[in-house]
Amino acid sequence: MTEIRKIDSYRWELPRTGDMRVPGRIYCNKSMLDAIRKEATLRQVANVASLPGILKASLAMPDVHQGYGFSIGGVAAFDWKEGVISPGGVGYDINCGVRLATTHLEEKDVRPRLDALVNALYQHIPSGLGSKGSVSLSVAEEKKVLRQGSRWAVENGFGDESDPDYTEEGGCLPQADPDEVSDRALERGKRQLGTLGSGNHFLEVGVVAEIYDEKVARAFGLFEGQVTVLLHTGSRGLGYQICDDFLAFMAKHVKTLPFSLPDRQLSCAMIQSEEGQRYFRAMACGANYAWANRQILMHQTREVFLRVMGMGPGDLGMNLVYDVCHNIAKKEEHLIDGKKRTVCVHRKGATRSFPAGHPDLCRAYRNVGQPVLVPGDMGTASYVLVGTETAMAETFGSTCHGAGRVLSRKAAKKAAKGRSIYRELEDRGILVRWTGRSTMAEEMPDAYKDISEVIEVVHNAGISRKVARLKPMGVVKG
DNA sequence: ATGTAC
Repeated sequence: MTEIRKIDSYRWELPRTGDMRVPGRIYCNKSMLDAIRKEATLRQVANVASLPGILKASLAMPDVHQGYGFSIGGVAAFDWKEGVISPGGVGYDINCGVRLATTHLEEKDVRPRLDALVNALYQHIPSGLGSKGSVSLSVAEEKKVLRQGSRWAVENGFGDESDPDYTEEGGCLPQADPDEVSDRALERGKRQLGTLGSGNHFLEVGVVAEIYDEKVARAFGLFEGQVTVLLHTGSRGLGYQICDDFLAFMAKHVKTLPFSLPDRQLSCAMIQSEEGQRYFRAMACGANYAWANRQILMHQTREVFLRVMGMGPGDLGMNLVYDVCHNIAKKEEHLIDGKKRTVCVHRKGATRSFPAGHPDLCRAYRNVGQPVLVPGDMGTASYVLVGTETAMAETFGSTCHGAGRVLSRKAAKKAAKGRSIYRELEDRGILVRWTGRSTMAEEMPDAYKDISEVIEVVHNAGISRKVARLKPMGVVKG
């Protein structure tokens, strides 16, 4: 691989070589770059830069690591008329994302009942591989979920009418067409609404540990010492199946196109083609399912809090701050060389970071900017950031999505041998309940990059700004 | 990430 050019302390350019149509750009510090250099990640950033219709640059966020075709932590925008859309650029977990709710509670209110609270959450929130939820759907009803997203959940009693306002895209991509979703995907989705899943997915009871921006924190409803709920999950087996179906479909289709791919995992279709539109409509179904899933899970979490804390909804005050997706392709308008263009932004392990004034933001945040939710590992911290103009100008309104792994699942298991990760976290005041046999080892804090280092990069580069840090108290894992 | 398979 060619040399990397330093732009400044947090920006690096991978110059255009070979088939690259645009350069690559990596947001990270020097030590992160040294780690990224050793992986296939840079090759993947370069490969994406060779795809037809890509605009400006193939981007990588500081939490970047190797993924299927496209790296995780990557952002790539394609011209809506001349560009491609790729399932690998979205990822298997379509609309994997994060939702944050605040409460009126403070740490001192919850700490004494934390054990009971975490037990009750674990009991009532289905988690783990293949878990089934309490919502059982007919295919006809499931298709309504796929069309309506969050709205279906709210109309069926799961949460408040205003919740979709505090959800990216209002919790629904209107292009969704259930006729593009296979019977097999529909079958898998019937019983998984209101389930957490496994791996890095979690439900976390946390507390606001530090505020960096008082004004924005106030607009988001955050104050120091406040108890919060953070939820990380996606579209479960349904989204996985949609991705799998379309990867196979596109692998065949791409052979008919007049360009060759540097990696077969980048299979794609022209956005304007029937094949491209079919994927977009199916992907939108996966996205809507994930929003309904998080909406239902938040409602179930609220019910558990009410019972365990013995209080009414007004006293608990569990309010949705925001819900962001970090695995998705979106049709958006962006200024490119001073001209407004319609583009298809692929964010795979990257979060939208829209600034104050953006028309897509709900009224409450229009003058502040979009809340950006970035979970760290289960033992350290998560961050609330706010979107910026710099993101809009440089990264198609995008920033990082998490800590990013440093140890593979296998390496993590090896490193955890002979240790009790549960006890180590308990000693730090964090109670964890989990389902999977290897979850604690695979998800231990040492398996991830230091989240604060990732946050420093995006804050200092200006593609999102620090608002608050949350620390975990109780965690339910899959 | 994912009913660790077609």
